[in-house]
Amino acid sequence: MPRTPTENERIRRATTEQILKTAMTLFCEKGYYSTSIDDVAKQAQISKGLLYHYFKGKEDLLAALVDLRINDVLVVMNAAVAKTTPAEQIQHIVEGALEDVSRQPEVFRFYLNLFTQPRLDPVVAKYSQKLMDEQARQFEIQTEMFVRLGVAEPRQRSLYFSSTLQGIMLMFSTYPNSFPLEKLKAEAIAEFCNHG
Amino acid sequence: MPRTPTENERIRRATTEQILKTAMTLFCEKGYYSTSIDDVAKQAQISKGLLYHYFKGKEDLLAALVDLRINDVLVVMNAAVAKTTPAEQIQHIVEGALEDVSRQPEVFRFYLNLFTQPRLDPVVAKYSQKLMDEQARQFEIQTEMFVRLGVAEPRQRSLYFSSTLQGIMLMFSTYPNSFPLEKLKAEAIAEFCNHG
Amino acid sequence: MPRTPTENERIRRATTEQILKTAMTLFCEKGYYSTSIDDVAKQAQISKGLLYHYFKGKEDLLAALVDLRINDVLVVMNAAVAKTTPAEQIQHIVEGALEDVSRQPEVFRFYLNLFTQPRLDPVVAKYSQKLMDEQARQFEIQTEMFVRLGVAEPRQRSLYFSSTLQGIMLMFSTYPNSFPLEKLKAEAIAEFCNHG
Amino acid sequence: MPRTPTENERIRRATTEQILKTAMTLFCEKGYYSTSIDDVAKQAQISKGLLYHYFKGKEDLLAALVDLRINDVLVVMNAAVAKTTPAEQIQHIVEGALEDVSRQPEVFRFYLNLFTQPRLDPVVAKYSQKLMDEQARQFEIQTEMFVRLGVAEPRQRSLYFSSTLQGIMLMFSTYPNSFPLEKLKAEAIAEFCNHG
DNA sequence: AATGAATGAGACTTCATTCAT
DNA sequence: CATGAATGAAGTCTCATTCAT
Repeated sequence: MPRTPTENERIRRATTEQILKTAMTLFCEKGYYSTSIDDVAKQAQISKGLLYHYFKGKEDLLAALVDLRINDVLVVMNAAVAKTTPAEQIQHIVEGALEDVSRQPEVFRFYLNLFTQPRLDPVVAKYSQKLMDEQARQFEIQTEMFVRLGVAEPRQRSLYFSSTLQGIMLMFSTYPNSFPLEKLKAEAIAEFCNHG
Repeated sequence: MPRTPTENERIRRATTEQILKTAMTLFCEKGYYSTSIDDVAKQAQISKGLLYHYFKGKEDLLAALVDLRINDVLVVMNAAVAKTTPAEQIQHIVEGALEDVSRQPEVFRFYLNLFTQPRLDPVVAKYSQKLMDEQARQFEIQTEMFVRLGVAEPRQRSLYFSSTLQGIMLMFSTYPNSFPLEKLKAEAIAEFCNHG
Repeated sequence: MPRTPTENERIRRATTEQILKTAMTLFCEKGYYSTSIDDVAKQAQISKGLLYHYFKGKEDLLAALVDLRINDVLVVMNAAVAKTTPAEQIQHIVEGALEDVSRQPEVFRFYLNLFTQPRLDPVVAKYSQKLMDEQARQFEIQTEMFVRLGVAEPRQRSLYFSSTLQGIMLMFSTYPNSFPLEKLKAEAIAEFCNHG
Repeated sequence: MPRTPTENERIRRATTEQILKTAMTLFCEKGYYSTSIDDVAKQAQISKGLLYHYFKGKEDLLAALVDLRINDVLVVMNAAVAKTTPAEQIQHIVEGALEDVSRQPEVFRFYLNLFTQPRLDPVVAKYSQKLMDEQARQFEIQTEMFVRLGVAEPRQRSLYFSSTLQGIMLMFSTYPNSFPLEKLKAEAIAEFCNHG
């Protein structure tokens, strides 16, 4: 007797999630190239065939993870936009981003690694590009906040802000054990969220 | 009559350099994993066998490049240390680092990519670690500069400085065409090189 | 619907056996080093990938064959031990061993070749050692038979017996066409199976 | 100023011998296939080019060693033939052969290994065959000794004798440390050198 | 006589992907 | 939905041999 459609749907969702979670873990641990499809299937406790039933291939796995990442970042940005004053908005960006990286430094590290992938890598480059494009899009929104904040050169200030924030995230994800994240967060907020 | 040792030495040097240069170019373009030994040999216009005559393997190629990189960074730091006032020292770090990245953004990007490699990648991790260790060593020297500068919390300030600098380099190497490097350099110098 | 476990087991067994049989044949014909994995796969009519699915590598193939060999020899020895009188036991060793070599002289020759492999061969030595260890173990059992037979110096006699038997096998496998195996078998039995 | 022809001749001889000695050592230690030309040249402290100046290739090295071996065995046989009674002749074969193997068990082991090489090994087989042919030739001479000794079936007896002798050598070279060579030598002489 | 840089064929192995069931 | 046997392209590396000097 066949399973009900609802039951099937539930199984599908659970399996997909299980695969993605495993892939994320392994990619973070060993990197995209050093993780084999076999590794993912074994760790996810499913057969290789089933993995290919859910994803077109290894690359498709990466694509799905990148989409998830883009969505995560988007959520932070949307919440920031919803704030009323530009100072609060920028503060929320800082806090959201740093909270994210502090929860899972290896995950951030993995996406940063993807982000810095050489431009011609035949497989990975397009996802790297996708991340960059999304970041560029969000940068425009962020610059608008600095405009509203009334700084002299908002675009340049926005860039400087992004650089500092990215730099903090980079360094924290590199030395997660000894990095005083809270203190630097305070320092960044103090520097960028006030004006006049 | 065999070639003279001097002549052999000359040949060895030239070939080694040719190989390393080619490897660097290809790794920057396509990434370590997507570049094959065959690619390197072909592009360097030598046989695969000769490449293995000079380097133990693909990994050894990477090791040699990492050593070169570490040396490059060291040169900047040593020049900075030679300056007399701490303000000049820090300024030299900013200028040296940014000059370096602006000359060859893809090279910096490649090393940053290596730097952010997952910790368990069976091949690449150890070179990633080597870069991190060297950076940590230099960080101590830099912190001493902030001590001499007389800032309140020198270690934290040094970290914040590194974060900003790394962030600028990261963003510039990501968007080399539109990034106003000179302006952000000025902004960073203004922020970190004065006190009182 | 996936294949049943039983069906898979059947397929695995058949393929494994096919591979081992082919490897044995080729190793006997051309030797371990002159037989390539490609040769084995082609002759076994499977892909190289499948071969690696079943065996970890070329060396693993050799290991499996050595284990089979050790088992074969063990069977003869166990049957010998089961006999009641020591004379019958020794006779059974002679007959078992010679029957084995006469059926497949090249196989015996191959194992003898392995057996005489230089001690430091980086790959083959360990299997050579394994064969030697097993032979030493069986030698002890055989010596016990000569003790029961009541000869003066049983250990020495057992060694002399082994030497003669091994020598006959060596020579037969070298000149299988002209060697009067039956007659020498009779001569050996006459010499070693009586006493008093 | 060029070297004198005599001087050159001396150098040539010394170098050739050095190469052969090194090759023999390495082949015995690691086997023919696991020894590279590079190994031989390095150990012999000459350049690869020079090695190829003296020998056509790796195979030629093996050929030279096999010729040396054949000559060694021939010397023993000729000395045996020079004895007056057949019993003395056979005794000399036993003593000569066992003295040889006891002096350099690994060398004997190496030739035995060559001797048992599969018939179709594309490189090694022809030298294996050469050794076998020479052994067959000498077997005829030895059989004549048993004829003169007056045994019933001289050819069969000669074969049985060879088997025993080869077997002792095989076992001794396998367990050189614990094998009571002298005692088995005595046992063999007692068995084969008397008749009447 | 002597060197060692250079070559290239071919070996072993991995792994993303497909397919029969 | 699910399995794992099977494929083959591509990668890393070794090594006998040649060649310019």
